[in-house]
Amino acid sequence: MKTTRNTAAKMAVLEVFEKSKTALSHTEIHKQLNDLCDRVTIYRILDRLINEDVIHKISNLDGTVKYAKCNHSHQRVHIHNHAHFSCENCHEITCLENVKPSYIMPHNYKVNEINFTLSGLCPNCLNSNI
Amino acid sequence: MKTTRNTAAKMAVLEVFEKSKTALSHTEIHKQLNDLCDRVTIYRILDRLINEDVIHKISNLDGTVKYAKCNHSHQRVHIHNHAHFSCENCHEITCLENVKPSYIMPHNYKVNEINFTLSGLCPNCLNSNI
DNA sequence: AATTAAACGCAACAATGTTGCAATTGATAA
DNA sequence: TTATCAATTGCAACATTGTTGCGTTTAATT
Ligand SMILES: [Mn+2]
Ligand SMILES: [Mn+2]
Ligand SMILES: [Zn+2]
Ligand SMILES: [Zn+2]
Repeated sequence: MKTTRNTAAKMAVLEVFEKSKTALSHTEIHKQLNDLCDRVTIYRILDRLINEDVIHKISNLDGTVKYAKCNHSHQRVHIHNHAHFSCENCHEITCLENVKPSYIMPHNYKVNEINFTLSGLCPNCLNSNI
Repeated sequence: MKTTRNTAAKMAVLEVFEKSKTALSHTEIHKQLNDLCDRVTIYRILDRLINEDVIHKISNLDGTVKYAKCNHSHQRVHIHNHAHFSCENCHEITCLENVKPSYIMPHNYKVNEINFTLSGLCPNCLNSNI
């Protein structure tokens, strides 16, 4: 039984997530932490937070990877079955907690995880009418 | 109006796609071509084929990127709204042309593209019961 | 305060993708 | 068929992202 520690770096990363309304990439987190810790440490913290079900990973069509806080009430086992929206203009990625895809799978597959990402224009960029 | 050319390398890449039942990564394609062309060339061919709507790109949760042939009857504009399945065991990625998610979006978003990837165990790996 | 496994920093590495530029080549028209 | 020329390629160089090994530091428990 591995115990997990609340280190300074981990707390700082969590605070960055708290402050952010959108999902964050490793690089964005690193910049915000302003050399509080090594970039390798951030990768390791993100891994741990994912295992602890505190954040989830979002993989985007353009290849970028971001992370966002889970805001279910900390149930242990859960699937992140909500959609994510990736704006092609401002490149912000937001969780759409209320958008959940329904679909019918062939019966001979076992689904463990789903990744549903939509891209296009977010409300902000849609208004400012490029 | 840019014209597009059917070069030897492009034809070879297309043939690799024809032969494959599953989606392919850049690296897998490069290996199958056996140094017929430079790896940069393959990236550029893939870009062109995507623009021509001949193949589509699949971005997986684990960060890997694969490509698969489009098998709609070459309509010009279309959305790849079918699901993709990524096996956690054999790492094969297949298009599930018949699985299309239905979902309800808030009205203030403009959706241009969707990426719906499921992961778990494919029929093969589910049977051989690891 | 001593203990000790978890976490860290650092350096080195691997994988993936991009860019600039000179050389080559497919498609078209003469 | 041959000349033309933009599309395509190869190559080298670079950027970004993520991983690994290992010696050192540190959070949490006794
Ligand atoms: Mn989310
Ligand atoms: Mn597909
Ligand atoms: Zn936007
Ligand atoms: Zn499988």
